[in-house]
Amino acid sequence: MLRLPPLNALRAFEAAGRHLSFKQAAAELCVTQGAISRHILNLEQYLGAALFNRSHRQVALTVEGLAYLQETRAAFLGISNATARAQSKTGDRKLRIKAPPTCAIRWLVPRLGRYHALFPEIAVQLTTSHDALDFEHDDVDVGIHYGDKVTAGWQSERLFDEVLIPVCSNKLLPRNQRCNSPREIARYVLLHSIRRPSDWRQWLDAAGLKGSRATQELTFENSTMTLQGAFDGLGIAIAQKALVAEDIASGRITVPSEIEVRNSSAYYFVFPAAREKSATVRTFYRWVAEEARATRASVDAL
Amino acid sequence: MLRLPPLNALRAFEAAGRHLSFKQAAAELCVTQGAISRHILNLEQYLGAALFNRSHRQVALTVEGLAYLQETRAAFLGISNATARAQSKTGDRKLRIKAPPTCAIRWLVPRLGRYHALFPEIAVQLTTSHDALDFEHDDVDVGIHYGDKVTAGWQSERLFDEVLIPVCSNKLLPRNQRCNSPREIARYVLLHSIRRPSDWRQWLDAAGLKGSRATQELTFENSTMTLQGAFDGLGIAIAQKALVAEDIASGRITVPSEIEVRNSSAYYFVFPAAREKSATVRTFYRWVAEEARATRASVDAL
DNA sequence: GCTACGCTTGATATTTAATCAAGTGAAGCA
DNA sequence: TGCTTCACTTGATTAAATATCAAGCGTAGC
Repeated sequence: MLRLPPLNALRAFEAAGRHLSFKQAAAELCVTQGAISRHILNLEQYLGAALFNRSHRQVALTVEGLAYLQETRAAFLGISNATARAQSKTGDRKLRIKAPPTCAIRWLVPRLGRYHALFPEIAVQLTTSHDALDFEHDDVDVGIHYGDKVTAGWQSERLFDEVLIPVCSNKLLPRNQRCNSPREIARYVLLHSIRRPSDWRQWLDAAGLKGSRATQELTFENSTMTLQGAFDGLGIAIAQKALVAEDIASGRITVPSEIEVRNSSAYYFVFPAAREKSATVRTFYRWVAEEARATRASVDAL
Repeated sequence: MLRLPPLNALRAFEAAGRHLSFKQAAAELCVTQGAISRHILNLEQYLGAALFNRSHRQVALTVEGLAYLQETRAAFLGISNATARAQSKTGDRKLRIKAPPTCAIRWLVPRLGRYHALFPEIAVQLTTSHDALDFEHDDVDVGIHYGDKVTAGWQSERLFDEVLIPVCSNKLLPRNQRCNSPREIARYVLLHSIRRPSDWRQWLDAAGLKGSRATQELTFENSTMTLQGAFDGLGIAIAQKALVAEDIASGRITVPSEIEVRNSSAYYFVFPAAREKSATVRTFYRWVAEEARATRASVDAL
């Protein structure tokens, strides 16, 4: 029978010792710095020995603290490796993602490289489909769901709201130049997607052009192709702001009007609540939530 | 930054894997077996891999479980050793105990050998004194307190109540032979301790001999000497049942009357609440509580 | 002298873990 | 065949451990 110290306190100590800062350790472990302070106090009381010398605005390891840290880290490293091996054997070191095509291509794929760099041991498999997610039958771990509500029994994280804006190539309209009125926009070729036939209608309605029709229209198989058409200068497409935020920011594409339409739909990262505890799912969850936060920030900055 | 599994679940797994029984692991960790079951389920979900094969009334490690257990144990062993070293350096690997003399000599000392065998790395230092405990000034870690209440700010565990019974040598009265009446007892030489002048009075009162005086009396410096006098056949002493339970059970000493006096005093194991988290104190606490439980059981069995 | 910034700490809230008790299923026995 | 027993599971609840919030503290640096 082993006698072990409080293990969560030990993990806090390991992080604090590595950073030599309670604050940074707290950030790493996603808690407040007070929590770290308490953990370490607790461990010190357990040991009956000081681990840190506290001085103004910084902490330093004591001699005992340093020795303890090194031994502790070795042990945690062993646990970490063992855990990785146990997962990779029969465990879930692969992550199957299902997402709507446009969201996948324009948002997820450009970011997945970063994810893979962070977690190279996890094999990602991405499927795109417009069909509703069904974890019972789909053989999929997590998904991106588009809509205004989420099925009960799913864990979900709202990634970004649907905000429709018109976009077009710089060839069509010089960068940063706005059309004077929505009516002017309607005189261009309007690019549609079969999948989303009402987007332009929604935008035109919101722009005060209820019932009006575009002069010329061009319809594509899907939103990706529609956007590509806009990039190529064929006309003005209606796009989801979050999915073109970077193209706008970098100037690759122009927004000819400031009118935006926000509706109740949004993209959600979802997975079955039963898989909540899976390390792979949790890791991806945290990563995707952070990426979405960054995207929302850049959308807001436009 | 290390990614670690739920560490408390891991500890439960280590114990369960070692015992190959959730029930025994639960006993070792002082929790119910349901708690172990949940911990292991949690860990399995985290890993996405089964660690145990559950079959009827027994669990067996899976291949992955066995590998994981071995690596995990190595890491825990490292932590355990590191912790022991950290404690022994500047830490509290010594335990200073203060206890009333009779309790120390007759109860604690005979058991301390067992404690030392269990925890050889802890240096025990025992002081005996009738004075009230004072952790502020005494330079003592834990103590045994005699009385009917405990100072605020102390953590305490009641060891055993004070129950006064007469005892004498087999020479004086053959084993298991009772006196017919308390009055008969009062005709023997009654052995007193200066420290506890009212013990006999209490007992005689309770025996219905209010106001009566003993024929002959002998007074000793302290209870230990008084008891020794009884062992030697000098007369009948009044003793605390818990402190002579083993002598009675083994027949070394005789109880000449069934009349017992129970008062509100008791022996308490105490220590400053602030030291609650010290590993050394906690370990001793658990040990002493268990020993007292055994003593109470043997007292009750008399 | 003032501000800023990490750590500490008391009160409180939240989350996690434990308990309790009922349920399950198979071995062992009548 | 049917009953009992025993170890594990599981849903509901309780208890304990952790985290948060916000105020406090102390000094380096302005």
